[in-house]
Amino acid sequence: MGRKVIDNPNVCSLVHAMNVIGNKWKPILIYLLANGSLRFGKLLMFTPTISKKVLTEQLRELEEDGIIIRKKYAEIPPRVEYSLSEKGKALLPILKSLSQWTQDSYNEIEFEACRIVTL
Amino acid sequence: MGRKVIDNPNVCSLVHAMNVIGNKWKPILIYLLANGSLRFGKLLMFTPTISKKVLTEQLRELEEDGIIIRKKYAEIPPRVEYSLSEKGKALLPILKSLSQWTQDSYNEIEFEACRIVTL
DNA sequence: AATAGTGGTTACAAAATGGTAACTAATGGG
DNA sequence: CCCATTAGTTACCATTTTGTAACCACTATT
Repeated sequence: MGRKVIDNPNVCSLVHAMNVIGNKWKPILIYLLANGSLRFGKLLMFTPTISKKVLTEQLRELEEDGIIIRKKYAEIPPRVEYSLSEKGKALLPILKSLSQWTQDSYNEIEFEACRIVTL
Repeated sequence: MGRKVIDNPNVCSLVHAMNVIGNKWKPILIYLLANGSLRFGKLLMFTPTISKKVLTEQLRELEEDGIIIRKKYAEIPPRVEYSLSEKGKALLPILKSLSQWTQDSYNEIEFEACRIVTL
Protein backbone atom coordinates (compact mmCIF):
# COMPACT_ATOMS: atom_id res chain seq x y z
CA MET A 1 0.00 0.00 0.00
CA GLY A 2 3.07 2.22 -0.13
CA ARG A 3 3.04 3.50 3.41
CA LYS A 4 5.81 5.73 4.63
CA VAL A 5 7.29 4.73 7.92
CA ILE A 6 9.67 7.30 9.26
CA ASP A 7 10.70 8.00 12.84
CA ASN A 8 8.99 10.94 14.37
CA PRO A 9 10.15 11.53 17.92
CA ASN A 10 7.31 13.91 18.69
CA VAL A 11 4.64 11.44 17.73
CA CYS A 12 6.45 8.59 19.46
CA SER A 13 6.68 10.56 22.68
CA LEU A 14 3.04 11.45 22.46
CA VAL A 15 2.11 7.81 22.00
CA HIS A 16 4.21 6.93 24.99
CA ALA A 17 2.52 9.58 27.12
CA MET A 18 -0.86 8.20 26.13
CA ASN A 19 0.23 4.69 27.02
CA VAL A 20 1.15 5.97 30.44
CA ILE A 21 -1.86 8.12 31.28
CA GLY A 22 -4.47 7.62 28.57
CA ASN A 23 -7.00 5.25 30.07
CA LYS A 24 -10.11 5.28 32.16
CA TRP A 25 -8.65 5.68 35.63
CA LYS A 26 -5.07 6.89 35.54
CA PRO A 27 -5.65 10.60 34.99
CA ILE A 28 -8.17 10.55 37.81
CA LEU A 29 -5.77 8.81 40.16
CA ILE A 30 -3.03 11.29 39.33
CA TYR A 31 -5.42 14.14 39.99
CA LEU A 32 -6.41 12.63 43.33
CA LEU A 33 -2.80 12.48 44.41
CA ALA A 34 -2.17 16.08 43.41
CA ASN A 35 -2.59 17.38 46.95
CA GLY A 36 -0.49 14.81 48.74
CA SER A 37 -0.27 11.12 49.46
CA LEU A 38 -3.27 8.86 49.96
CA ARG A 39 -3.72 5.36 51.24
CA PHE A 40 -5.11 2.55 49.14
CA GLY A 41 -8.41 2.64 50.97
CA LYS A 42 -8.86 6.36 50.40
CA LEU A 43 -8.13 6.06 46.70
CA LEU A 44 -10.74 3.34 46.56
CA MET A 45 -13.28 5.55 48.33
CA PHE A 46 -12.57 8.59 46.19
CA THR A 47 -12.78 6.69 42.93
CA PRO A 48 -16.24 5.21 43.12
CA THR A 49 -17.02 2.30 40.81
CA ILE A 50 -13.40 1.29 40.49
CA SER A 51 -12.75 -2.18 41.87
CA LYS A 52 -9.94 -3.22 44.15
CA LYS A 53 -8.46 -5.34 41.43
CA VAL A 54 -8.39 -2.61 38.85
CA LEU A 55 -7.18 -0.01 41.34
CA THR A 56 -4.29 -2.28 42.25
CA GLU A 57 -3.44 -2.82 38.60
CA GLN A 58 -3.52 0.86 37.74
CA LEU A 59 -1.40 1.81 40.73
CA ARG A 60 1.14 -0.86 39.87
CA GLU A 61 1.42 0.38 36.31
CA LEU A 62 1.74 3.99 37.37
CA GLU A 63 4.48 2.91 39.74
CA GLU A 64 6.29 0.98 37.00
CA ASP A 65 6.15 4.03 34.77
CA GLY A 66 7.60 6.13 37.54
CA ILE A 67 4.57 8.38 37.99
CA ILE A 68 3.76 7.45 41.55
CA ILE A 69 5.64 6.17 44.58
CA ARG A 70 4.38 3.33 46.74
CA LYS A 71 5.41 3.35 50.37
CA LYS A 72 4.55 0.30 52.39
CA TYR A 73 4.67 0.46 56.18
CA ALA A 74 5.39 -2.70 58.11
CA GLU A 75 2.28 -2.45 60.27
CA ILE A 76 -0.68 -4.64 60.98
CA PRO A 77 -3.16 -4.06 59.53
CA PRO A 78 -1.07 -3.00 56.55
CA ARG A 79 -0.71 0.61 55.51
CA VAL A 80 0.36 1.71 52.04
CA GLU A 81 0.72 5.30 50.97
CA TYR A 82 0.76 6.42 47.35
CA SER A 83 2.15 9.76 46.23
CA LEU A 84 3.25 11.48 43.03
CA SER A 85 6.86 11.32 41.92
CA GLU A 86 8.54 14.26 40.24
CA LYS A 87 7.50 12.88 36.85
CA GLY A 88 3.96 12.68 38.14
CA LYS A 89 3.98 16.20 39.48
CA ALA A 90 5.27 17.44 36.15
CA LEU A 91 2.10 16.05 34.58
CA LEU A 92 -0.26 18.09 36.72
CA PRO A 93 -0.15 21.34 34.76
CA ILE A 94 -0.69 19.41 31.55
CA LEU A 95 -3.70 17.57 32.94
CA LYS A 96 -4.98 20.89 34.21
CA SER A 97 -4.72 22.42 30.75
CA LEU A 98 -6.53 19.43 29.25
CA SER A 99 -9.28 19.92 31.77
CA GLN A 100 -9.37 23.62 30.95
CA TRP A 101 -9.52 22.83 27.24
CA THR A 102 -12.69 20.85 27.78
CA GLN A 103 -14.25 23.63 29.81
CA ASP A 104 -13.39 26.16 27.11
CA SER A 105 -14.47 23.97 24.20
CA TYR A 106 -17.66 22.30 25.33
CA ASN A 107 -20.62 23.52 27.26
CA GLU A 108 -21.76 21.42 30.14
CA ILE A 109 -24.61 19.85 28.22
CA GLU A 110 -22.25 18.37 25.67
CA PHE A 111 -20.51 15.98 28.04
CA GLU A 112 -22.71 13.64 29.98
CA ALA A 113 -22.89 14.25 33.69
CA CYS A 114 -19.93 12.59 35.31
CA ARG A 115 -20.02 12.26 39.04
CA ILE A 116 -16.63 11.79 40.46
CA VAL A 117 -14.91 12.59 43.52
CA THR A 118 -13.32 15.52 45.15
CA LEU A 119 -11.08 15.65 48.17
CA MET B 1 -18.25 0.76 51.35
CA GLY B 2 -18.92 4.40 52.22
CA ARG B 3 -17.68 6.04 49.07
CA LYS B 4 -17.97 9.75 48.62
CA VAL B 5 -19.41 10.86 45.33
CA ILE B 6 -19.18 14.57 44.84
CA ASP B 7 -19.10 16.56 41.63
CA ASN B 8 -15.69 17.71 40.61
CA PRO B 9 -15.76 19.72 37.40
CA ASN B 10 -12.00 19.51 36.94
CA VAL B 11 -11.94 15.75 37.07
CA CYS B 12 -15.05 15.49 34.92
CA SER B 13 -13.53 17.70 32.26
CA LEU B 14 -10.35 15.71 32.33
CA VAL B 15 -12.30 12.50 31.88
CA HIS B 16 -14.11 14.05 28.97
CA ALA B 17 -10.86 15.14 27.35
CA MET B 18 -9.54 11.60 27.68
CA ASN B 19 -12.70 10.21 26.12
CA VAL B 20 -12.12 12.49 23.17
CA ILE B 21 -8.40 12.02 22.57
CA GLY B 22 -7.13 9.26 24.85
CA ASN B 23 -6.90 6.21 22.65
CA LYS B 24 -4.48 4.51 20.34
CA TRP B 25 -4.90 6.59 17.19
CA LYS B 26 -6.57 9.91 17.86
CA PRO B 27 -3.61 11.88 19.19
CA ILE B 28 -1.58 10.70 16.22
CA LEU B 29 -4.28 11.76 13.77
CA ILE B 30 -4.55 15.18 15.39
CA TYR B 31 -0.80 15.57 15.18
CA LEU B 32 -0.80 14.61 11.51
CA LEU B 33 -3.36 17.28 10.76
CA ALA B 34 -1.38 19.94 12.61
CA ASN B 35 0.17 21.34 9.45
CA GLY B 36 -2.95 21.48 7.31
CA SER B 37 -5.59 19.29 5.80
CA LEU B 38 -5.01 15.77 4.51
CA ARG B 39 -7.02 13.37 2.44
CA PHE B 40 -8.21 10.02 3.69
CA GLY B 41 -5.62 8.17 1.63
CA LYS B 42 -2.76 10.24 3.00
CA LEU B 43 -3.87 9.73 6.57
CA LEU B 44 -3.93 6.02 5.85
CA MET B 45 -0.42 6.14 4.42
CA PHE B 46 0.98 8.21 7.25
CA THR B 47 -0.53 6.05 9.98
CA PRO B 48 0.92 2.66 9.14
CA THR B 49 -0.78 -0.37 10.65
CA ILE B 50 -4.09 1.42 11.06
CA SER B 51 -6.83 -0.18 8.98
CA LYS B 52 -9.32 1.59 6.76
CA LYS B 53 -12.13 0.59 9.05
CA VAL B 54 -10.53 1.90 12.19
CA LEU B 55 -9.32 5.06 10.48
CA THR B 56 -12.86 5.77 9.32
CA GLU B 57 -14.21 5.19 12.83
CA GLN B 58 -11.67 7.42 14.49
CA LEU B 59 -12.19 10.22 12.00
CA ARG B 60 -15.95 10.00 12.46
CA GLU B 61 -15.64 10.23 16.21
CA LEU B 62 -13.24 13.14 16.04
CA GLU B 63 -15.68 14.86 13.74
CA GLU B 64 -18.59 14.22 16.11
CA ASP B 65 -16.57 15.67 18.97
CA GLY B 66 -15.85 18.75 16.90
CA ILE B 67 -12.08 18.22 16.71
CA ILE B 68 -11.80 17.83 12.95
CA ILE B 69 -13.72 18.98 9.90
CA ARG B 70 -14.60 16.65 7.03
CA LYS B 71 -14.96 18.24 3.63
CA LYS B 72 -16.25 16.03 0.85
CA TYR B 73 -15.79 17.08 -2.77
CA ALA B 74 -18.27 15.85 -5.36
CA GLU B 75 -15.65 14.38 -7.65
CA ILE B 76 -14.98 11.00 -9.13
CA PRO B 77 -12.98 9.31 -7.78
CA PRO B 78 -14.08 10.81 -4.47
CA ARG B 79 -11.98 13.27 -2.54
CA VAL B 80 -12.35 13.95 1.15
CA GLU B 81 -10.22 16.40 3.08
CA TYR B 82 -9.82 16.35 6.83
CA SER B 83 -8.60 19.33 8.83
CA LEU B 84 -8.48 20.54 12.42
CA SER B 85 -11.26 22.71 13.78
CA GLU B 86 -10.55 25.49 16.25
CA LYS B 87 -11.11 23.06 19.12
CA GLY B 88 -8.64 20.73 17.49
CA LYS B 89 -6.04 23.44 17.00
CA ALA B 90 -6.42 24.42 20.64
CA LEU B 91 -5.30 20.91 21.55
CA LEU B 92 -2.00 21.12 19.72
CA PRO B 93 0.03 22.96 22.38
CA ILE B 94 -1.27 20.53 24.99
CA LEU B 95 -0.30 17.50 22.94
CA LYS B 96 3.04 19.12 22.34
CA SER B 97 3.62 19.56 26.06
CA LEU B 98 2.66 15.93 26.66
CA SER B 99 5.18 14.92 24.06
CA GLN B 100 7.76 17.16 25.69
CA TRP B 101 6.96 15.69 29.09
CA THR B 102 7.90 12.24 27.79
CA GLN B 103 11.12 13.49 26.32
CA ASP B 104 12.02 15.19 29.59
CA SER B 105 10.99 12.30 31.80
CA TYR B 106 12.18 9.19 30.02
CA ASN B 107 15.32 8.36 28.14
CA GLU B 108 14.89 6.75 24.78
CA ILE B 109 15.64 3.30 26.07
CA GLU B 110 12.72 3.43 28.44
CA PHE B 111 10.04 3.55 25.78
CA GLU B 112 10.15 0.90 23.15
CA ALA B 113 11.03 2.04 19.65
CA CYS B 114 7.91 3.30 17.96
CA ARG B 115 8.12 3.93 14.25
CA ILE B 116 5.51 6.30 13.08
CA VAL B 117 5.19 8.70 10.41
CA THR B 118 6.24 12.16 9.61
CA LEU B 119 4.96 14.49 6.96
C1' DA C 1 -15.65 -5.56 -21.17
C1' DA C 2 -12.00 -5.21 -17.72
C1' DT C 3 -9.28 -2.47 -14.66
C1' DA C 4 -7.85 1.29 -11.73
C1' DG C 5 -8.53 4.79 -8.23
C1' DT C 6 -10.84 6.72 -3.93
C1' DG C 7 -13.21 6.43 0.21
C1' DG C 8 -15.47 3.92 2.16
C1' DT C 9 -18.76 -0.56 4.37
C1' DT C 10 -19.61 -5.31 6.13
C1' DA C 11 -19.17 -9.57 8.71
C1' DC C 12 -16.31 -11.59 11.53
C1' DA C 13 -12.38 -12.54 14.87
C1' DA C 14 -8.91 -11.49 18.25
C1' DA C 15 -7.06 -8.87 21.84
C1' DA C 16 -7.16 -5.64 25.40
C1' DT C 17 -9.56 -3.71 29.15
C1' DG C 18 -12.63 -3.59 32.92
C1' DG C 19 -15.61 -5.86 36.37
C1' DT C 20 -17.47 -9.42 40.21
C1' DA C 21 -17.22 -12.07 44.03
C1' DA C 22 -14.86 -14.84 46.93
C1' DC C 23 -10.63 -15.57 49.23
C1' DT C 24 -6.04 -14.51 51.81
C1' DA C 25 -2.33 -13.01 55.48
C1' DA C 26 -1.24 -11.01 59.63
C1' DT C 27 -2.36 -9.41 64.18
C1' DG C 28 -4.98 -7.21 68.11
C1' DG C 29 -9.04 -7.21 70.88
C1' DG C 30 -13.18 -9.39 73.09
C1' DC D 1 -11.68 -19.11 69.33
C1' DC D 2 -13.88 -15.61 66.57
C1' DC D 3 -14.09 -11.31 64.50
C1' DA D 4 -12.49 -6.94 62.51
C1' DT D 5 -9.19 -4.41 59.74
C1' DT D 6 -6.21 -3.36 55.44
C1' DA D 7 -4.37 -4.20 51.18
C1' DG D 8 -4.40 -6.92 48.46
C1' DT D 9 -4.96 -11.80 45.07
C1' DT D 10 -7.44 -15.26 42.30
C1' DA D 11 -10.49 -17.30 39.00
C1' DC D 12 -13.68 -16.20 36.01
C1' DC D 13 -16.68 -13.37 32.93
C1' DA D 14 -18.34 -9.19 30.08
C1' DT D 15 -17.50 -5.36 27.41
C1' DT D 16 -14.88 -2.48 24.51
C1' DT D 17 -11.49 -1.74 21.28
C1' DT D 18 -8.85 -2.96 17.45
C1' DG D 19 -7.79 -5.79 13.39
C1' DT D 20 -8.60 -8.72 8.76
C1' DA D 21 -10.26 -9.52 4.49
C1' DA D 22 -13.58 -9.10 1.23
C1' DC D 23 -16.80 -6.19 -0.95
C1' DC D 24 -19.20 -1.72 -3.01
C1' DA D 25 -20.16 2.72 -5.90
C1' DC D 26 -18.86 5.71 -9.31
C1' DT D 27 -16.41 7.10 -13.44
C1' DA D 28 -12.31 7.32 -16.74
C1' DT D 29 -9.09 4.86 -19.25
C1' DT D 30 -7.42 0.87 -21.99
